[in-house]
Amino acid sequence: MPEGEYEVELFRKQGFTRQTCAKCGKAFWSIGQHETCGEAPCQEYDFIGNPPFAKKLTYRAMREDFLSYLEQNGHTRVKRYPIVARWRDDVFFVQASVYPFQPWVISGEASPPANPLALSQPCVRFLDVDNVGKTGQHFTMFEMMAHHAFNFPGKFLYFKDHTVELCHGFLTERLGLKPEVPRYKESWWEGGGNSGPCFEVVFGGAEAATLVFMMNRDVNGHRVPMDTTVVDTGYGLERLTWLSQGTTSAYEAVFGDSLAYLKRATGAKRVDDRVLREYSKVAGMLKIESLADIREIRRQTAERVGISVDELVAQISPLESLYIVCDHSRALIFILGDGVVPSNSREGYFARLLVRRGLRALKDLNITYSLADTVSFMIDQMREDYPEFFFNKGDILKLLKVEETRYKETLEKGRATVGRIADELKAAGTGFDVDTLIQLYDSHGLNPDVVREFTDMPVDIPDDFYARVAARHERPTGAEPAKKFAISKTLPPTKLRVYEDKRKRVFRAKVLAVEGEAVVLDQTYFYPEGGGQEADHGTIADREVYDVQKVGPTVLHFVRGDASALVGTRVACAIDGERREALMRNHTATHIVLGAARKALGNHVWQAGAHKGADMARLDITHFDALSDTEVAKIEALANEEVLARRQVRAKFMARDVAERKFGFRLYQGGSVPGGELRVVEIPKWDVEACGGTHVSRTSDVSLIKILRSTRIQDGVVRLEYAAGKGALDAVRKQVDELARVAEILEVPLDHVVPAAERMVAEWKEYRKLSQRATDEQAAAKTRKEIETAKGPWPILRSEVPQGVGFMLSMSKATASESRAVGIYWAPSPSDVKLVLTRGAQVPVDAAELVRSVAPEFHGKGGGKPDFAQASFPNADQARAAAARLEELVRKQLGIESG
RNA sequence: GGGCCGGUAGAUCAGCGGAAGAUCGCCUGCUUUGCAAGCAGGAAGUCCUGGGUUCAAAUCCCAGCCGGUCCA
Repeated sequence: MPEGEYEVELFRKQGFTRQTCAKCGKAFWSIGQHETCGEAPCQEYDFIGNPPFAKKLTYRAMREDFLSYLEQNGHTRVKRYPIVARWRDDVFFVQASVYPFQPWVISGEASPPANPLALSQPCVRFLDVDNVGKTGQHFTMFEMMAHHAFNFPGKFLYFKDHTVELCHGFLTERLGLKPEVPRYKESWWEGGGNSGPCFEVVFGGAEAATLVFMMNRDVNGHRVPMDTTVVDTGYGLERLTWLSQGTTSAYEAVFGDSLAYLKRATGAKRVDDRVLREYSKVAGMLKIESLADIREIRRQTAERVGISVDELVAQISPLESLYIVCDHSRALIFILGDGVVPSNSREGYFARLLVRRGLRALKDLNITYSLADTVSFMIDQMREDYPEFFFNKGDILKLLKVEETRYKETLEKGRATVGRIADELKAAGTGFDVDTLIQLYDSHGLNPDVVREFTDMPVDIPDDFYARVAARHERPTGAEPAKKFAISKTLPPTKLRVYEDKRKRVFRAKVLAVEGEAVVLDQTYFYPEGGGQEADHGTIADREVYDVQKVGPTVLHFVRGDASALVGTRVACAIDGERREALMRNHTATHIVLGAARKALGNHVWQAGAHKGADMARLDITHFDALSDTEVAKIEALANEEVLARRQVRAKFMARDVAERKFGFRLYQGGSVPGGELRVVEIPKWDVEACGGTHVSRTSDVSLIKILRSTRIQDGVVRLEYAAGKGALDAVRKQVDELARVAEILEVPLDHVVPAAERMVAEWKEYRKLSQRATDEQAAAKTRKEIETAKGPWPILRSEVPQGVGFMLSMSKATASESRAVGIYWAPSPSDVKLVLTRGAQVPVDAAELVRSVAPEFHGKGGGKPDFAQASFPNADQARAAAARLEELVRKQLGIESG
């Protein structure tokens, strides 16, 4: 980069000089003269106990100071965006203040809500989750304050010069930082396919802000200038608050009240500030990537303070747990409050992770508060800034409590599992090896620390434990799924007129191209599959249309047979009206059901997927448990009330920013929607969604919604299947018919089906039991009698058992219970004839060996245990002969003459 | 979305090719004037479902359903 790239107006005007860090050699600008760039590890934190600002500000005051300063300087204050990035499908969470504007605003397709704008955007990052609480400065959730300017072509606002001026002004005029203190480090930023120069704003040893000037776009590895350049700043609210207060750690500055609340319950001993101060300083100097790094911080801190590492750990570890509880609780408020249901997949997993880590930290503190208590306290504290969480507190706490209970159950099961495994290992004379620990963690969610708690056996945990777990998951990635349609040439675009007139069923159009079975028209009223709604069917020039797909700007109508003759002609097109109306009813029903589910279950209900067919539709919603019959019934009842209320269903196109402002982010139910314009489908006071589907005009047009089934398709997601209109009637009809058939089979009137079925199953079980008992008793009696009549020291019984295999097995059991008896029985089975050779405990004969050797002579096969062997033969003659042969051999082995 | 683990008595689980077991709980009796007590006896199972392999499947294979867990 040329040097001039970074020389902004302010630097020239106020006499900044470009200097070079004596340690890292990086270039920076400052009014004052500095030896280093001012950032760790080139310089240690020097603000702890010695804040560089003229005033101490609370977290709230710092945010307000920043936003009001920018408001006074021509920026519009903008409400925060949700922390869950539902308008994007490439990330789960917002990780920086610019995320809300990617990609649609930055690409120039959508307008920003204001320009320039200022906001304080809640963000969450999980990369450093292991360091939270341990380094004095890492958070999973934080607020990134920012001012953004979007310089659209022909509408330039400001770029480098004014950005630096604003930053410097805020720091010096508002916060009272001495002008010679901050250093503006030259740097380069890249991310999300964009890049540009940036300044890192450094003082006190820490980086407080980053000023990015987004100006390039990556196109096939080449850097090309963007049409819209973007000022992307980021001021760490937590960091600035910490700098302003100069406390021993960022947590003390940010979580003051919550920490006090928790400390009351712990009675934790006060830790020497000097220890904490040095700890934060050392931590600030090091790059922390593994457990070993944490150990290094502790070693160095202990050395500085002059105490042993053990002593240090004993002092600070309760505090670390407190910090973790605070951080994770706050992150959970945002994640759960913005509608993430904890689960084992996708974004839900991060919520689960935080709950479990938070609970573990709480457990280490040994206090009676639950995570829900802490969260509840914090929500109250945050009420002024985040009233939405206060009003949604019940739902947030419910999610938390469910998750807490789940974890307790997992742990209880884990305790038993560890106990069992420990017993086995003890018996085998070995200890917990790494493979066992990995297995316990990976499959049962028990990390090695927990295992150690559950057993008194030694548990060695290698430093790279989690890396080894990760290695277990490494697999070659599968092939990309094949594209649905291979288009050999670029096809002409189609004018899609579905939205202009949803009643249109017959129209004429010109055939522009035909490729295989796909017909391209100049215009169409056919609805192409999309938004979970199936495509319209119908005819084009009397050829059956069985599918319609949109590929880019082109709509492909798939017809049966060769349509190539149609190219260039005008054709008559007709849409299957009945199917279309069924699809419209089911689609509107989907919106109604979603609203009903949210009402019945809570605000955490979001659409996780949907499919609308002609006969039925299904909707996947986020929820923490399977639905009870009562809950399903409630959703169905609410949905049908809405149907009966004859509410209007409005659909209109709106600018993205206007729609977001008017309806909020509930719009994005079906996932991300591309482009700057959204089609918004609204059922007033019930449901609003960005949706491209076809809908009926009034809720009453769906006529009836019947929920057919609900299944929990994965942790945190419930699938509802239902039908509307005629489909609902058909479904109900089918159920009634089936019930009638059941009644017929049971030979009872329709209203007696339930008790009759109950009685029949109960009786069947009873009969089965009685019959088994009777068989056993009869067989035993018969066997006893035969043994009595049999002569000799080794009574040998040999007989065909016409009663069948079951009876034969009962006899065998009875025979084997006589210690000197031998039984040879055969009985017919449906496919062949089974034979059993069994004996009492004292008979010195190997039944299995005998059967194995004899059976093949008679076209049979078999085997078994020494005291019980089975075989089967093609027919009774073979079995009889085999039995005779077996008796002969048994007599021989027992030394008895053949009788 | 992917990996791993699992589904057997009311609960927790063992068995892992030769007709189904343990512990707790439950019932009955005895013992003991009582509390998560002792002894004896008993009831309780479509071994998740469906296919396959095998003379023989709870057990092995395949598919599905259900649950748990780790990772993205």
